[in-house]
Amino acid sequence: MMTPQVITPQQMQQILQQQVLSPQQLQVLLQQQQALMLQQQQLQEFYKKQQEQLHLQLLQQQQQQQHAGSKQSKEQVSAQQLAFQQQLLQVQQVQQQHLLNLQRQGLLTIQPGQTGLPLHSLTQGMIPAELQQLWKEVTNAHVKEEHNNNNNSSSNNNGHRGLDLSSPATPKNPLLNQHASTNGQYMSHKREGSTLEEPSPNSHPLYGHGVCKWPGCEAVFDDFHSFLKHLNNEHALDDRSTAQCRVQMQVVQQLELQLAKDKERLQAMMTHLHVKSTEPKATPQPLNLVSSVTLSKSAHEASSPLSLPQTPTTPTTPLTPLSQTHSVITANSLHSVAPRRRFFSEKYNMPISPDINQNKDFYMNADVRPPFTYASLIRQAILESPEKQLTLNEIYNWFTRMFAYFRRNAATWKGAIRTNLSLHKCFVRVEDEFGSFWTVDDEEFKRGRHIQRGRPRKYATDESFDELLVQSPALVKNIQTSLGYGPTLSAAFQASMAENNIPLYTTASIGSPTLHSLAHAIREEMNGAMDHGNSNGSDSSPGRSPLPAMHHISVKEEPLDPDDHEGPLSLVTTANHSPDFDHHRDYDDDQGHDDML
DNA sequence: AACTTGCTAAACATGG
DNA sequence: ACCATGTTTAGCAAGT
Repeated sequence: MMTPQVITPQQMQQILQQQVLSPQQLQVLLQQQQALMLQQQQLQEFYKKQQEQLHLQLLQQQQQQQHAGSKQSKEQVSAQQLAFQQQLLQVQQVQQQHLLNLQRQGLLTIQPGQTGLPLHSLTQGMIPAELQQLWKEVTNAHVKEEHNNNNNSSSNNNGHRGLDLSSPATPKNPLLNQHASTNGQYMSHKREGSTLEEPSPNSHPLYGHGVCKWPGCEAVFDDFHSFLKHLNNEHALDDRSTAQCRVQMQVVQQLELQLAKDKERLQAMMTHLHVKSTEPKATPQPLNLVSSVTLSKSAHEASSPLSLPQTPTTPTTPLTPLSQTHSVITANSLHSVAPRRRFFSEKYNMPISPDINQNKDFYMNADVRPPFTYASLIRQAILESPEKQLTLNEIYNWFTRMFAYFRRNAATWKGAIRTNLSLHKCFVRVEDEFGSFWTVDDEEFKRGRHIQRGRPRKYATDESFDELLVQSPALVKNIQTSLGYGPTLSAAFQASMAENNIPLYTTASIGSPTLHSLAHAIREEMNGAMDHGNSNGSDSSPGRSPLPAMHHISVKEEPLDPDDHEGPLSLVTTANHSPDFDHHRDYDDDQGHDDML
């Protein structure tokens, strides 16, 4: 009732699952974030009180029992008390983590003057009709701008462009900028609406201590205006910002879920211990913010070390408004929903690295499913490794190390990893004398294709010969490097092989006659395989070593389908496959080609 | 509605 | 026989 625009978990989920947020949704999100801020403060205070109260009650209980002379139960109570305190601690940690995260992401700045604000005044001021209109305009500008980008430079470096905040990818669109100045400047627009949420004309939630607090930015500015300029230029409404926003949403939501879980547990414990809960259940009492002193103090402390390189660790105690969602969210909803949901980063696979890194700490500690596909994560794991290669077990370990979520249900996600490794073209297994490891073909990863089995799909494209090669994934999917190459070399070779599937053009292969001849051998082998017809059902046995003398490149199977591209593969095609052509033709182009044939 | 994609489970093979 | 590793298939859900 007092937070009419708080969206339900389902709605949230829906939004989260969408690939791109609409500006309206973003707006709602922003509003919600603001509301969160306040409610967090309130709830934090409440928790503090509650904690003290619980302590008192527990002490009383203990004393009573002591009076009764029951020594056993005294021990019991102590243990219970301990567990209870731990639980409280846990809840607090979740809260702290939440606030920390928000602050690190630059999405939460608790201004001392804000703490006492009534919620509605803030939220009301956020949604004037004109703002809606502005959003629309911004959206239009955004669409145009996006269009332009797609037309020219999207193919260049796009793999790392995505969220590379350090790169000055300035959208030079006057129209956009013009409107963007309203985009980031919601506060100046609603000046007459409410003065409260705008303590000073030169403040912005994303601006603190001369630093831009946009996630991962931390650019320093002398004055507020240059910051605003920066904000509008660098963090305008574009794909990147949207993606970051989505991640942040996810983070917030999962934290909320986590907190809900812990609160539930706490409630159960309290019930069990016969402690009367003072927690507001259905109707959360707007707590008076007597304690805003503490809070603003901690907030102040927290915001100052923002210039620290990575993760400010100042603990503060946020809370999320669970009151509205409480009834819907159950303890298991987090895990029952998550596995089925679609990971939204899959569309642009590559920008996950910055996202992962930004939220590393979070995912390491919070039992939250990372919003990335298995393929993305596996790739990340492999690419993070010094040699760009990992054994299966090392991949497992990376998952468990990096994500608290993957410390459970091992059978499930391990199986998923194996399936993904097998299924994705981009993952290439390499064998050496010590065993086998996996590498990533990043180009193929960007293509995002699966190995085709059974009825091949339509994409025997003209895109290149490599497509044909990889139509029979095994041709490059399994390579034995039992020759003298070190793992690095073999990985480099592997990568180059996989990169175009034709090693002629990769830097690794150029100037490497050995690899060159190796590639040649592969092609010969391929033709041989073609001559034998397709795999005739029975998969080829691994023992069959097709390149005996040469380099132990084993082709495990040839799901090459005659339907797809009959006729022997001409290596002339290979020659036509120029590196320029291949140069990061990404999605749009790719799909275009795919649809062609 | 058809197709694609990602996740999951399961069956199966292989090698240690 | 058991386990780890891989491969393959099928079914489901969700997105295009």
